[in-house]
Parts: sequence; C-alpha cells; structure tokens
Amino acid sequence: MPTHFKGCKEAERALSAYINLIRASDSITSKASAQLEESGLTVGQFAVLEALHHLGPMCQHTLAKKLLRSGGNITLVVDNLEKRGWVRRERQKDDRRMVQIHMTPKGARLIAKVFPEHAAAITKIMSELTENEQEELRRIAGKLGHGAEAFCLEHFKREKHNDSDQTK
Amino acid sequence: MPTHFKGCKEAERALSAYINLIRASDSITSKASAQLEESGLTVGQFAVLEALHHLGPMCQHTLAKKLLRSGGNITLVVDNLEKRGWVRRERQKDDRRMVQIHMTPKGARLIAKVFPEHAAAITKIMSELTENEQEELRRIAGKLGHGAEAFCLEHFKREKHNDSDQTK
DNA sequence: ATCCAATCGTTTGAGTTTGAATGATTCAAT
DNA sequence: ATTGAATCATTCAAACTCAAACGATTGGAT
Repeated sequence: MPTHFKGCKEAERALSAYINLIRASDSITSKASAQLEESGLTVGQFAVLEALHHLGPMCQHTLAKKLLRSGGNITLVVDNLEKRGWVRRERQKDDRRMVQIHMTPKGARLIAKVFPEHAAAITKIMSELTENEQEELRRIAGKLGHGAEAFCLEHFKREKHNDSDQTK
Repeated sequence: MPTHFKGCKEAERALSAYINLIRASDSITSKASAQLEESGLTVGQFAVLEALHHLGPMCQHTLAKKLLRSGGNITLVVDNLEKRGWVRRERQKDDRRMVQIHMTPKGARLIAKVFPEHAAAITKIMSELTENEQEELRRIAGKLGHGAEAFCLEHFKREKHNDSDQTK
C-alpha cells in the first residue's frame, strides 16, 4: 500500500456511516434488552415468542430461518421457553422429523403483555428522530440489510390493520 | 383524530425503522467478522488492537470504556492477544492498580496490514449506498447512538488527514 | 424393497459477553 | 499511621452464539 490511500474520502464517509450505524444499533439493543429483562425474557426468547404470536405455530427450522439464528440456538432457546412453560413441543404426525412449537396460554398472556410494552419502548427511543428521519433510516438501512430475510416484528403492521381477529 | 390506539402510525414507522436498522447492523457485522476471521482476529480483538494502534498504549479500564465492553471481557481479550504475542501487559509504576497494554511490533505489523483491508471491506459494503445516503445514515444514526461514547474507528478520520485540521 | 441423499432436531465444543465476587492498590480523612 | 472508600484487574458462573458432528426420519432412485 502506498502512502496515499486510494479511496480516502470515500472510505472516510463509509466508515463514519458504519460506525454510527453499529453504535446506534448497539445502543438501542442494550436499551431494549434491559427493558425485556424486566419481564424475565431475553432478546432471543422474545423473538421466538413474538414470531409464534404473530405467525402461529411453526417448526424450529422455520423459526431458525425467520430469526436468522442457527438451529442449535433455536433448540436452546425453545428449551428455556419450555422450561418456563411458555411453549410446548409437538412432534408433527405427517413428518416426524419436525417439531411444531406452540405457545401455551401462559406464554400467550406474557407476549400479549410484553409486546406492546416493547413496541412502545422502541417507539419512544425512535422518537428522537423526526418522521422523515425515521422514513429515511428505514429506507437506507433497508438497502444494506437486504440479505436478511425476515424479522418477525415486521408483521406488527399487518396485525394492527386487521384488528378483529385474535382467535388462535 | 379519535385514536383509541394512540400512536399506531407512529409505532409502525418507528418499528419499521428499528427493524431495518438492526437487520443492517447484523448483516454488516457478520460480513465484517467473516473478513476479520481470515486474519485470525475476532471482532473484539480487532477493536482492541485498533484502539491501541490509533490511540497508543492505555490501561484496560480505559479500553473497556472506549470499546463499551465490560472489564472482564477486556481481560479475556487481552489474555488472548497476549498469548498470540500481539500485545504485552506492563504494570504502571506510579499506580500499580493499572496495567498498560502495549502493542508488540508483531501486533503493530498485523494491525497495519489488517486495518486497511478491513476499512476497504467496509467501504465496499457501504458503497451499496449513494454518497448522500451514507451522509444521511451517518447523521441519523448518530442521533440515535449519542449514548455511546467512543468507538475507536472514529479516530480513523483524524489520522487520515491530520495535516489539515485538528479539532482534538 | 433397498439404498442414498436430504432434512430436521439435538448435542457438543469453543468462543464471546456480562455481572458479581475477590484481591490488590491508591487516595483522602482522620 | 490507620482506617475506609474508591479504583482497577482478575476470576468465576451463567447465558448466548455458532459450527460441526450425530441420530432419526423422509423421499426418491434403483
């Protein structure tokens, strides 16, 4: 490498954006996890319960893909959720390789309470930004994260729109 | 506007932005760590070496504050860096509670090689965004991450053009 | 029917991270 | 000088994460 760096200005701009992106993400994550901790939930546990809450029962493999976690990780998280009586495993009859994860009534009550709290906390944190800034952040960050398939909070919108059905 | 669900639209906007932010951060972090892995460095190890590279020797407590990590974590990371001969510990004479962490020549050579590679990788990833988008991302994410004190990559800028401006 | 590859969940080992407890050292106030 | 509070590094237990190896199950090809 010679003394002058080929993309000095470009690198400067990219790294500044990168640093602030990571920092913002860390900051919000730590606030959010502190808030979840009060309910006795870890971030991973919340993600699983929320996916089940909004999308219904599903097998662990689907869960792993949706939450972008390894299969082994899902096994552990579901283990812990099962220990606390928030979900139960149910072997599928037609394909015994799969295990459907169902929320228990207790788990459903928990997530029904915690999710709005969590959403409100996120909303409050994001309210440091103007509406336009939030829109821009969504758009720009969306371009960077296209590799990631689905994060379940995404389905929050749909739930809010068809408000009449909560029957599971 | 009679909204019995206060802030529905607002929450929707906030959560969408939040989800994309986290997703983008995860995506970039996984790419970056994969790239660092080729040099045998973890993200935490890179962060420590980089801090020492740009800011000079410092004690572990300072390192922990700068990198937003726990003291125990820094001890472990420094342990591992020391095992591989990249840093050395040096008890401070004037205050024997503190241990200054110095980079070895071997560590200096490593970070001098790896840092430009890493910066280039980040720059490439961020080049999915236009210049304006990068600027906007930096500005908006900066508003959200103000709680976080200092991430050492930040000092990259100053190092790169310390001939023109020093507002330090 | 039998074999083979793919899929799914679990287990294991290694790494990272935190928080609490511990021990050493320093500094300030007697 | 002695005590007591504060600071710093280390250690430990716990949790989370991944990748790889493994066993069970399924479906397709022969």
